[in-house]
Amino acid sequence: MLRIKKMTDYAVLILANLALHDNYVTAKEISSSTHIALPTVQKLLKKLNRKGLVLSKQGVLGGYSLHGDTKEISVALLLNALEGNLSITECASHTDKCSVQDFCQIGNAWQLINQKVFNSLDDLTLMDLIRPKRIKQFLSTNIPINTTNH
Amino acid sequence: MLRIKKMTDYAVLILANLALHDNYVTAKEISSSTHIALPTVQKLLKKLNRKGLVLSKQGVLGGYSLHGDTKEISVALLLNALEGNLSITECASHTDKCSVQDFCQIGNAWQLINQKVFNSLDDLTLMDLIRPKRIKQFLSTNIPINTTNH
DNA sequence: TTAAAAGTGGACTAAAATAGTCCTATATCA
DNA sequence: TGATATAGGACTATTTTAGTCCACTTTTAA
Repeated sequence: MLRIKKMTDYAVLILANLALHDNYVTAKEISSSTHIALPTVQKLLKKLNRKGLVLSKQGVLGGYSLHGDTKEISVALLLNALEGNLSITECASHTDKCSVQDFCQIGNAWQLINQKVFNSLDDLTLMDLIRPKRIKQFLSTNIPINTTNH
Repeated sequence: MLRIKKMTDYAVLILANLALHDNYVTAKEISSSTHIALPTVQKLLKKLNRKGLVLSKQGVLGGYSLHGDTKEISVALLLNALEGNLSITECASHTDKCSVQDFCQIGNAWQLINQKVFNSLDDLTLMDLIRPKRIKQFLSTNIPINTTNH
C-alpha cells in the first residue's frame, strides 16, 4: 500500500526534534517530547547513528545531535537509509529476482513508475518535511524546487 | 518501504493477461500462462470481480474477461482498489488516527508528499503499464501525459 | 437429467515482516 | 567510583501477507 513503516515515521519525528536543538539531547528527553516509548527511541537513535544521520556522545552529559548535513538529505535517500530498498515491487529492484520474471510482461513498467516516485521524493529534503510550506509550493508547480546540495 | 504487495503485482499481471483476449478466459488458463499458482489466481480473480475490474461467467465455457473501462483506470485507483488505503503513513490517512498525532510536527508534510506520489500514479493507466513506452515519455517530460478518460 | 467444468464465498494455516522490549557491555564525567 | 549515557544485539510478540482448501452454485452439453 505504498506505506512507510511506523518506525520510519518515528525516526523522522526524532530527527525533527533534534533539528530544534544545537546541543546534545538524550534519548530520554526525546522520548518525553515526542511521546514515543523510550526503548523504541533508543533503538531508532542507534540506527540513525549507524547510518551517519546523527552524532552521539556516550556518558554523562552525552546524547545525540543532528549531523550537519542531515537537514539537506533528500526524503528519498532518507527513506532509503531507514527502510532499505525503496523499490515498489521486487521486479523494480535490481538485487531481488522475481520468481515469475521470465513470463512477466510488465516488470519494466514498474521500474519506470518506481523511478517516477523516487524522483518525487528526491526533490524534497528533511527540512522540507519539518517546514511543509515549501512542499505546498512544490506540489502546486509540479516543477522540482531547488534545494541546497543535491 | 513504499512497496506494493506481491498480490497486487500478480493481479496486474492477470489483468494484463486478460487485456490480450476478447473472450472469456478461465482461471486455469491464466494460471498456466502467468505461472502463478492456480489457487492464488482464483483468489485474485474473485477480488477483481468484486471490485468491478473484471466480468465473470460461471459454468462450462465460463471464465473472466476484462471490464471495458478497466484499461483506462489510473494506476493510483487500481492500487487503491487492490490494496485499500494508499496513504504513505497513518497520519496521511483520514480514517486512521495516529497515536502521537497531538505531538506530531510533521503530519501535514507526509500528507502533502502522499498527494505528490498519488498524483504521479494517477497520470498513468493500466494500459500504460502494459505498454511501457508511454511511461518513458512521461518520465522524460515530467508533464502529465494525456489519457483518454480522466 | 445429470455429469463436468467453471466461478463464489469464506475459513483456515503458514510464513514473513514489523514492532517493541530487555539485557549486558562500554564510555564519560563529576 | 558511582551515576548517567550510549552500543550492540538477542529475543518475543504482534500484525500483515501469502497461500491453500473446501463446500456450494451456475452453466453447458451430451
